[in-house]
Amino acid sequence: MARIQTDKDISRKEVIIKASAKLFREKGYKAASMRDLAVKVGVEAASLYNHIRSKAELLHDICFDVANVYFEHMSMVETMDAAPLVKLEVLLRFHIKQMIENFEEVYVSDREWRYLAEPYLSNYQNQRRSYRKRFANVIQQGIEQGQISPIDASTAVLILLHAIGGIESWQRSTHKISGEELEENMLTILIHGVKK
Amino acid sequence: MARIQTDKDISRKEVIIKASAKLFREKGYKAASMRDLAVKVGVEAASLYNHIRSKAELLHDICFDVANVYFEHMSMVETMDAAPLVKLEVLLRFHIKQMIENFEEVYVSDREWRYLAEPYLSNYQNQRRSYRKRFANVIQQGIEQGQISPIDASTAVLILLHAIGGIESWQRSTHKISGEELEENMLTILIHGVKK
DNA sequence: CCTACCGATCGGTAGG
DNA sequence: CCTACCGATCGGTAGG
Repeated sequence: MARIQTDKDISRKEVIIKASAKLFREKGYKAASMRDLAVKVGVEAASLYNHIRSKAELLHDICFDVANVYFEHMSMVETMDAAPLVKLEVLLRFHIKQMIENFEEVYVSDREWRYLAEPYLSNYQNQRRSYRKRFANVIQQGIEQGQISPIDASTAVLILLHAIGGIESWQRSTHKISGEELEENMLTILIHGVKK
Repeated sequence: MARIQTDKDISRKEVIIKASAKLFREKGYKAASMRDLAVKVGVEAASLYNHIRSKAELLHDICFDVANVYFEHMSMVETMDAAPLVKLEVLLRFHIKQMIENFEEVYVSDREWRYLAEPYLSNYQNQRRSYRKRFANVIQQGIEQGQISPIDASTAVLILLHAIGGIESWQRSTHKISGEELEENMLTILIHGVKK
């Protein structure tokens, strides 16, 4: 039966996507079943399909929504009139903040994207590569301007982005230090590791 | 039918474990099927069960073998007659080397351990916590001796261990720089990030 | 080590 | 939004 997409559908869909992000984070995409999700949302499994097309669509929406947020932020940073080292700090603070405030979605987009179906998988991988290239360019400019140590920029990107993934362990722990403290500690360690 | 465990069984089992590590890394534990594994090993799925007890056992063996290697190394480092900063460097070089030389197993133990069944899951989590505590102690000693910046030691551990996970992206890429270069680059970035 | 097969669970659909 | 259900696939076993 054809359905008109109403406002209520949209908000209901958003609730389902949000719940799926939490579920995929907790159990992993493959191990999470639509019946698990239905319990979380409070309906029967079959009812979910009045709002979404498939399980794959949920993962797709999570991953590309997150990717878009990072891409837009990167474009903003690139047009900033600031030194590369400042830009790097802005990028790192943004990553840390996203990982703290938007944990479920960021975590899923980071660890479960490999279960995307083609052609989205290739698309996502390309976006990922492109983002890292632009991130490395900022570092490379910092090296050329003598603000950053002469390291391999690509390696630095790998280290920095993965290091931020460490927030996952903090999120799951008893939060012995606050988010602000965490951010400052991480920045101190990471920035002073690349600053000359 | 009862079977005597012969040398041939053991080596056959090791082949299966090795193949499963590669498979679990490529597809993820849940998405990898025993039929996938059988194809890799070159037998029918049912035949695998003459050598192993279950899929869960494979993951268990991979995770705990890796954990034991790290634990033994940590014990060795703790008895070293060296400055904390030197110990930290030894620990980091070991992690980097393991990630390069023993990639499939280390990656699986790092990313797929959550699919362990109880009571092994709790056991593994405890070992993990214990290892990180001992790692943090080395950093804390370095702080107290004035060799390492006054950062939160637990946060530093999270960053360092996760940063090394970045080697995964290097492993899957076209290896633009060598393993030695990667190791030196990572160490430069990480150590200089915690060195006062 | 293989053939044959089982019960459980999966994502998803039909129809109301 | 629910009941009822489907075909596919899963981990694993029996028996030879």
